[in-house]
Amino acid sequence: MKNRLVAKILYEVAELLELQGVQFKPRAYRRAAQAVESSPFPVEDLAAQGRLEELPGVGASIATKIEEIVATGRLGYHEELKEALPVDLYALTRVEGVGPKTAKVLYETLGIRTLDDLERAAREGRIRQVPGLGVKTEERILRGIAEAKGREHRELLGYVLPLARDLVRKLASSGLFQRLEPAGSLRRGKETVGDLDILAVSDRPDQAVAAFLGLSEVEQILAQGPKKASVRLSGGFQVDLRVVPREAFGAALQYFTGSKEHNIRLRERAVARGLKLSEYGLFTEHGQVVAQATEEEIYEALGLVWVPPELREDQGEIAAAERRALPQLLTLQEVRSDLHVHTRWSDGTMDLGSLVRQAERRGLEYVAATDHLRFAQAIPGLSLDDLRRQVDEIQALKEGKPSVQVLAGVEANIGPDGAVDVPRELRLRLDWVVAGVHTHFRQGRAEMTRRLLRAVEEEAVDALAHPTGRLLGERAPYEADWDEVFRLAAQCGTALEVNANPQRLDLPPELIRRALEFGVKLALGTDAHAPEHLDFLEYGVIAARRGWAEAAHVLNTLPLERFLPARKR
DNA sequence: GCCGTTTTCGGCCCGACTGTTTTCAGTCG
Repeated sequence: MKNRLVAKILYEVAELLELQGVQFKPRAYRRAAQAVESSPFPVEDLAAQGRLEELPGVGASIATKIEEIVATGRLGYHEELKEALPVDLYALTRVEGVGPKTAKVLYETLGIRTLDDLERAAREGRIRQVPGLGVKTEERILRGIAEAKGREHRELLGYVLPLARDLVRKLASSGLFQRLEPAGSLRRGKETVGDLDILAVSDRPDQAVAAFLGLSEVEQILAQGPKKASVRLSGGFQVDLRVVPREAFGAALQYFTGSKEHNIRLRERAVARGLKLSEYGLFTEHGQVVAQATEEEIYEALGLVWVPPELREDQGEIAAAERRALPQLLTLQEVRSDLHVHTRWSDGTMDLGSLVRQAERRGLEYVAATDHLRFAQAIPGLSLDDLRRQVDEIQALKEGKPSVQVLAGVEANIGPDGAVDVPRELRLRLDWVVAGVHTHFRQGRAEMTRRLLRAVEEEAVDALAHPTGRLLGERAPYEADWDEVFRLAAQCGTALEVNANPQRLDLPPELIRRALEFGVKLALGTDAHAPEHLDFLEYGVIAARRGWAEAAHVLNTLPLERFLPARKR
């Protein structure tokens, strides 16, 4: 997968062009870079298939350049541009406060080419001597470097969402707020969140900000003013509170929810209609308010239906909103079961009785016990005999007409060659079989694809568990030809799991959307190992929503009597 | 360089903050 490399070079071309004062091209290159970066498909595949121009913002010229990078790892045009400014612009401009113009001045006056050069110059007090820069800038650069080094520090949705709810609850209890709403990437349901933006309306802004700064979780106050305060919590996570005018709350919520790309499209749309959109509202060119109180009004005034935050990524949602063809996104209430749960029979903490109670408490109608076999010495798991005994126990449980039905299931392991470790005769006795890759992650793309295809095709393998194997912040997804996997899965009726564990969220949303295009069915499961993990279902729903999923795409929105015949067999 | 309910040519997103300035460029979100 060369997407990162291509994106990096295109970004740098954008910066270099910007430096030369070239108009508009930087934006074009940046947009193309973003498209490449966020595409789930390897650029080398798109190049081989002649489909590069399907990426938004990529035209004939940039497509040719991408092909060159894919083929040679370099771009002649990029290198020509670099001769004028032979510095590591990509790294330098990632430092907060350093943009292309500053980087150029630093190179011309101090010969700074790399991040190390920059750090040395800042430490030695040479930056303050550059005309136009000063002591403050030098300090900011030093802080920025420290920051850049420890960056990529994003927290999991599963950490930030409960945190945000807790903070909002505490602030609300002060009685100082009329409204409190988390915005930003959290509201969009991104799998990881860099910082938290909370929007507020208060008729006593000073006291409201003071209440925020006084929260017990606050470790350090980074900035404070009448409208905005920033803090770092113990644990290092940054939270901003913005007090916004009541009458413009909708405009502020829209603006601060983003994404940046989605908002740019909206503002372009406003301009096309002779209007102007900002965080204060939608205005005529004479400054008259067209819409500002609610998001719905703003979208409507732009000829769109309201777009759910999870879709606001500039991935076609605006065109769909214009045609009034947005999906009816899945909701948590529509999900009737959890299709991936571990019990004491393997490495979980729940016995079947407590699993039933936990599921009932959450309003589920059925739940699948999917323990795994003892495939690795280190991990507790079932023997085949254990599994047969568990099936018997679940059968006995079913006869007692429990409030929540338990499905006899298993999480089978997919071996390096694609063979599944639970024999076919036993799988056929089970209600629900998920199969996943747990070892040999580093196979090449072709081998991994063959392996997954074989498992997908197996009889009585109902779903592919955590299909890409990614662990957010720890392990990249393994590579496979997902189009091939989805095509076969749709054909065989094998579902793809949306594993709701916040560290996995796998399938990832981009691939969920792709899978749905092939007609693949989804199966939500939490991979719970303890009672509280059943709450993860909400994260799976959010991921599915980001993948444009509707209830009809998800097997476990069906009542049990319709779910059973909807399985592969 | 890209793209199309304003267009195959002529457009291309907005506001605030910061630091270093005597009036604004650069950067950020």
